[in-house]
Amino acid sequence: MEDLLTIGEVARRAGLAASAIRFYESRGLIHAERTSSGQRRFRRDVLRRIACIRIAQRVGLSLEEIVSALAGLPADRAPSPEDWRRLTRGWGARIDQRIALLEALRGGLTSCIGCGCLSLRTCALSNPGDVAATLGTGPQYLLDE
Amino acid sequence: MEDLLTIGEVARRAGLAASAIRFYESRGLIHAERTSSGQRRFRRDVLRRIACIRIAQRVGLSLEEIVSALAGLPADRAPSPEDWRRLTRGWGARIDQRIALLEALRGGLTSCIGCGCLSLRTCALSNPGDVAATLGTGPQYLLDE
DNA sequence: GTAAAGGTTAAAGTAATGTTTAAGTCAAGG
DNA sequence: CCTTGACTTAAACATTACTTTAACCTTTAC
Repeated sequence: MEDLLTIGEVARRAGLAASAIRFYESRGLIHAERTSSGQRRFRRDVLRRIACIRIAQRVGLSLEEIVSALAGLPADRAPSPEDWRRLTRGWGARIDQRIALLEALRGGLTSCIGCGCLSLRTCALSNPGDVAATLGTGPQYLLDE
Repeated sequence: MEDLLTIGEVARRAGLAASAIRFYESRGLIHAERTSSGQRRFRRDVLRRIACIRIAQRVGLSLEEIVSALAGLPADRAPSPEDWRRLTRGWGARIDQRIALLEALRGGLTSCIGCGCLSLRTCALSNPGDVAATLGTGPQYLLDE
């Protein structure tokens, strides 16, 4: 057994389908060498890279964004801890941002639940004539990103 | 001007494209009456319904789930505050859940960032031989939902 | 009464993230 | 040798949430 992993091994160890691994390779997220007969062989550090990809997805990055992020890693050598660290720098802030958005949503929901109005700029209970129409942009305040 | 809105008015007031309004109608999320010539006319409370749909999306519900949720609203009369309130009950918990997931992710990230290991079951720095392989399920602990 | 703005439909297209299928190749065990 | 399991590819399909297109009809303003 070489130091290189087959796609099946990678799939099992990463908890993904082999098709996903191929897909990631096709999108440039991971790299594979080939045997003389054309089979993929992955270096061990691909596992960490995949773990990293899955986490990045949960952070909210698209695969395309992840490609760019991973571009900062060295292609030739296995990434060092510092490489990984640099990569994930900023992800915390991104998570915090998403949490903040959800908390704002939650707050709006809670404050509106008392009257059942759900997000109209001015509570509809106190705004039966739909005055918001004259305000321009409509019932959006809880919807803005 | 009737008490009913055209699709253009609804679109402008809801901040959506007319195509989205049509799409929502086709999926049973909203209802429209028709003029004798076949044009859609919407009751005013469709605006609140749409606001509600957009919020539900941000809560993380799929349109299909939203259809079921909205099924609890009366079809004949404009929903009462209590109707809306009943509808959104449970959404807060759902948001809290998502926040909790993100916070767990954030925590894992922070605790792992010190060594740059990123989610390997046992930090790879202290696990150079990839011992996790022998543990069965692979580098998943930060990835579980 | 005519032009512009706005409405109608069905069907196809888009984007993201993969999975499935079909048809075939390769390596190991009996 | 031959079967079995794992691998290969390109292309099609799946899902969600819409948008775009094409061809056509209605309403509104002048």
